[in-house]
Amino acid sequence: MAAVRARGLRLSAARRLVLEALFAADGPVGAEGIASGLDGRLPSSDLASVYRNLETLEALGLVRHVHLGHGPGRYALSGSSGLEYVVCERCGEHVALAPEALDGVRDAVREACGYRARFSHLPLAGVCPACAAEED
Amino acid sequence: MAAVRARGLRLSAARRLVLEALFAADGPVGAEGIASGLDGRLPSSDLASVYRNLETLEALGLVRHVHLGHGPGRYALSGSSGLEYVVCERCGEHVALAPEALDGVRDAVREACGYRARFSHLPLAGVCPACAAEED
DNA sequence: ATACTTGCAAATGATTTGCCAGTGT
DNA sequence: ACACTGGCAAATCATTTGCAAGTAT
Repeated sequence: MAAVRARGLRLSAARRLVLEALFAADGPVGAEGIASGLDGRLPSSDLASVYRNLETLEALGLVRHVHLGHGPGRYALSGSSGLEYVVCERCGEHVALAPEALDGVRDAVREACGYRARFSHLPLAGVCPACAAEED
Repeated sequence: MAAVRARGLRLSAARRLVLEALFAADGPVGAEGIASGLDGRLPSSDLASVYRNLETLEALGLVRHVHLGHGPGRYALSGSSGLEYVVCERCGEHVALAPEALDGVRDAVREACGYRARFSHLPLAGVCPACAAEED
């Protein structure tokens, strides 16, 4: 929250609540989940304000959002983690990995088409081992 | 279109138009683009019917859709190509590649987390060489 | 003939915006 | 004080659904 003040933004109750929800969440959460106070565990707030604050915080680089398949976008603090995601398109489960875990993939991508791959906004999609076993 | 008949579906004008638009397009197109007849080059049709037909054709395995970043989904014939996509999250440009071109990436993904990677629905995201040069 | 399809309108889900009253600094 | 924010309602965008009329087979 010091970071919020440092950039000249006000630390209002609604803003603090967004930050607290993201901090308390165990993974990326939807705006609806934040507005509901993580389903009652925290005071709830207005959905439009949540979206506005997420936008603001994302512009400051404190928050990121990821699209884990269809459905609403999910938001997370970018500060500490910088995590990247992998989703299974069959069962929908996702795993969060430290960027280093995917450096081998990044190298392969660079070799294949020259891009610098990033999996924090659009996750790496595929079929998880469990689903792959069922498919065969 | 033979494939459509083969599965017991009727080949109506609206349905044919969706197929023709996808065939005439040079890449994945949005539903709006199909409904507008690729901006006038073909007769236009009703947006709701376009969505319904895309859904039907996708269920038959004739059509696929890909999410190239924010904005509406894009649809393409799956028949001939089976292409996979790579998008630049900075400039928005995308490239379509034959699956084999990304087999090295698939191997790296399997090694990193056991998943069977697929880039036809959620593209491989990153920063393209041109944007990477500008960033540095 | 009759089920599958369409076209139009209205509903939905996610997100954004307008506006004015409220509040952090 | 004053600009930055919040809350509420209404607007927007992409997509889906209800339903009566139309049509492919």
